[in-house]
Amino acid sequence: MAGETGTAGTARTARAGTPAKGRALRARGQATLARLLEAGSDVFAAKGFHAARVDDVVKAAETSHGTFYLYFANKEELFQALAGEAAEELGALAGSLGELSPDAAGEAALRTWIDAFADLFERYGAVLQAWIEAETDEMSVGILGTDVMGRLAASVAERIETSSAAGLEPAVVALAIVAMVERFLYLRASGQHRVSRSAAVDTLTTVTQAALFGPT
Amino acid sequence: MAGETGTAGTARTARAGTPAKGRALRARGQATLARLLEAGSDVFAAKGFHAARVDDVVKAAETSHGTFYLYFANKEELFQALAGEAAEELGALAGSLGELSPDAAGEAALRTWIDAFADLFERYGAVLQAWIEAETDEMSVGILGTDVMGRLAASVAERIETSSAAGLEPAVVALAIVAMVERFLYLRASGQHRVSRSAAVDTLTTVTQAALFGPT
Amino acid sequence: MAGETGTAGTARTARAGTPAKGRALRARGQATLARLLEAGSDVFAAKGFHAARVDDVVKAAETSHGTFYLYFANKEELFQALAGEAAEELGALAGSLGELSPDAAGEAALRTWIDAFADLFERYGAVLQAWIEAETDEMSVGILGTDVMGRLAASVAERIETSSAAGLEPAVVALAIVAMVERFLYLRASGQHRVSRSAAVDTLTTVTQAALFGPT
Amino acid sequence: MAGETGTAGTARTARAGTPAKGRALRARGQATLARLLEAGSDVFAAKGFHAARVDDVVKAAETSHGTFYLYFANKEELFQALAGEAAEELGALAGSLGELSPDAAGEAALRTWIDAFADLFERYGAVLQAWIEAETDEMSVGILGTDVMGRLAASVAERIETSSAAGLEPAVVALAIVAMVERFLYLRASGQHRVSRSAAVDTLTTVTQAALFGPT
DNA sequence: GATGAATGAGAATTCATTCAT
DNA sequence: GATGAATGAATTCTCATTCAT
Repeated sequence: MAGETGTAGTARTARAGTPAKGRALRARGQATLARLLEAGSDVFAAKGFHAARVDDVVKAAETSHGTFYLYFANKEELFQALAGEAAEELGALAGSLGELSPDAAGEAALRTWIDAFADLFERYGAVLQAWIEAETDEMSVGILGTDVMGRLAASVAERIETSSAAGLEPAVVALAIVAMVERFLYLRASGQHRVSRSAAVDTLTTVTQAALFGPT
Repeated sequence: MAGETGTAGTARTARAGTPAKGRALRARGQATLARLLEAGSDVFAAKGFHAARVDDVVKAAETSHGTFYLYFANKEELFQALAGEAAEELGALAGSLGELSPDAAGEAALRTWIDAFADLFERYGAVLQAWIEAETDEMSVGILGTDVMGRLAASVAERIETSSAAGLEPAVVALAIVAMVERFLYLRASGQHRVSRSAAVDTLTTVTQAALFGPT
Repeated sequence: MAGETGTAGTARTARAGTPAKGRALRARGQATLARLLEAGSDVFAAKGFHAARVDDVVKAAETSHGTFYLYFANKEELFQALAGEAAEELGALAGSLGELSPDAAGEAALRTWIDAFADLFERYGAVLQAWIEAETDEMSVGILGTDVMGRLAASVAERIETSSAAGLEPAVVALAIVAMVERFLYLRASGQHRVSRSAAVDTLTTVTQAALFGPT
Repeated sequence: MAGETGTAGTARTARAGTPAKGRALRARGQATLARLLEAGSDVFAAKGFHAARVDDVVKAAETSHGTFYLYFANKEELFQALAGEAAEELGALAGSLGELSPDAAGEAALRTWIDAFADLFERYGAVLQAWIEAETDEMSVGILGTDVMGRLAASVAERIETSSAAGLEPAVVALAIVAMVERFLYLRASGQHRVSRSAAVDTLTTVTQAALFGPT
């Protein structure tokens, strides 16, 4: 996925990789690590966390098993490296929501945010999907916390505190909104429905705006 | 065990099990089958399809591996049996949505439907999650295959055909709504947020109504 | 080894095995477990702990890898089961030393004890060797404690408290004696010297007796 | 690092290293080789031959895998280099035992020898242990091969030929003595008991003297 | 002389499924 | 109808050794 969607120009920089023992990497190592991250992203996307085989990753990265374990202690660690990248971006996303309001400016701010969300999903959809899958069980997706959605929702909640509808808890409304956006984009990323990106953003924006302030 | 916890009073009847070879079951067999289904539901809920081990199921059902394969040809078949139950209920749910309208009657219909959804989620959320997860990869969950959310969305789409906002595709709007409801209920079911059931239903109803017809 | 040296009639009873999850074993399981313990003993004897392969054990026991892990979580656990047996016997040995004295009765008691020690080495030499090897590193030979020698030495120390030579600490003398006996028997068991069992027992007895009370 | 700890003042001279291909070494090379030998000694001491990883050695020596193989063809060769050092000293020790006799002069000679043994053990105990362990299996430690203890015992045997007690084989008695001394010193070196060096030497001397000639 | 990186054969472990009683 | 036991193919992981700079 990441490799195919130049949408945001983020050539995998490898900064997120945790080279097994914190050694500093030279050019060659950097490249290998980047290839592994790339491959991991692709494979997790295609098969999900559990079904993904280290062997798949290794083949996709055109390297050997031994090399894999030079960079990651195990499959989970590779996953966490990727999830870490995604978590960071998600954090940034949480902070980037502008002022919401019934007027065109408010709607534009909302659309921009949703667009960024869609962007993120295009780059990390792979990982996010797997993350959601992995979330189910014991696997401690670590510090990232179960609560990425929670943080996003909180940031949205702040923005609707004032504007909100009919005596509902802003926090709960925000959660509903975030749930909708996230799930909709997820279903799209996992190929469970085929809506064009622009239609997706349009719909989510309009529906959300309507939910908050009534239809325009 | 879901059946015993009274969450929704549906003692697992075992009617969905496909006893391998179509044997007719006596009381003892019925009970064993029911225990396996229960156990399966619990385990899939806790770990997801891939991470679930036959061994987990067997232990939870307090029976043996040998017995498991007396009732199901393989892990997937157990899953399908469960998904089958859920699918039926889902079908019923899809058909139960009343007339949507901006007035109180419409809102009441919506609320009833969302309430039923919440109900279903309390009983089958586990399986639904696993189902959605499973759809990621090759395992097409057999005949059930076609996307869970899609079917629900379609039924919603029918109801908003007339009412919908600003030149958006009803199908897409419906999908967004369904995504919101499902994900919100999931987050609740999985304990990732603590909103009372009534608050959840209230919020989802109000937000949806607003999304469709503007705030009341 | 154990299997070949019927010297003490201890057909492996399997009581020491820790069937992976503490399940009770039927006849067949008992037999398999016994075979695995037997095989483990042989293989550890022949190759030492580190060089021993689970595959070797499995082949020697004429069973499959899967089966091995049904009974033991890993190689180490098999080893510990065996070491446990040995530790028990070693404990018994510590308690069995009779009254030491310069006369024939004392020497007879000493000889009996050394003979029992040699016996033990013949049955558990395999494990004891591996144990000594394993002792080196991190592997927690667990509760058995590093201090088997210490316990043996203590029991000897008690017996020479009164009889001891020239102002030396009985505890230290005892340790020297135990060190001699153990190491001598170890070298014999590991094939590093070829002294007949009776010559070994004679020599150790005479030397010890002389060390304690002067030559007869 | 043993060389630096001053335990016995023998700064590792690197003369024992077999720089692969027989290259002549300049200062830098000498230093690296010395570090590798030190590290090897430490690691073999801590883990034994089998459990020792080249990686451990390389890390302890603060150098790289590549460098390791510049100096040694493989792990075994490093071990042999170390065993070679020990073997030389062992040879010297074997030759240094004076005349044994029941009188004070004989006891003094014995004490001197045991003291030298303790010395050697302080410097090479690690390697000796690993050597003895290694002899268990196929790896015949190359040319050194033939049993460590055996050689020492032989030299002791020579000295007691005349003096020995009650019709025992001098060779076997000698082996018992050597086994005692070695094992006792090992237990001390490995921290499994805390006897001061002088107490250790005193005890071993007295006990041995008594074993050979009766208590004084 | 040194080193970071790569390799791949070998060993350990898991788990769905089958078998014998 | 039930179950304890066995199986082995598939997977993960390790580590001595080689390579390229």
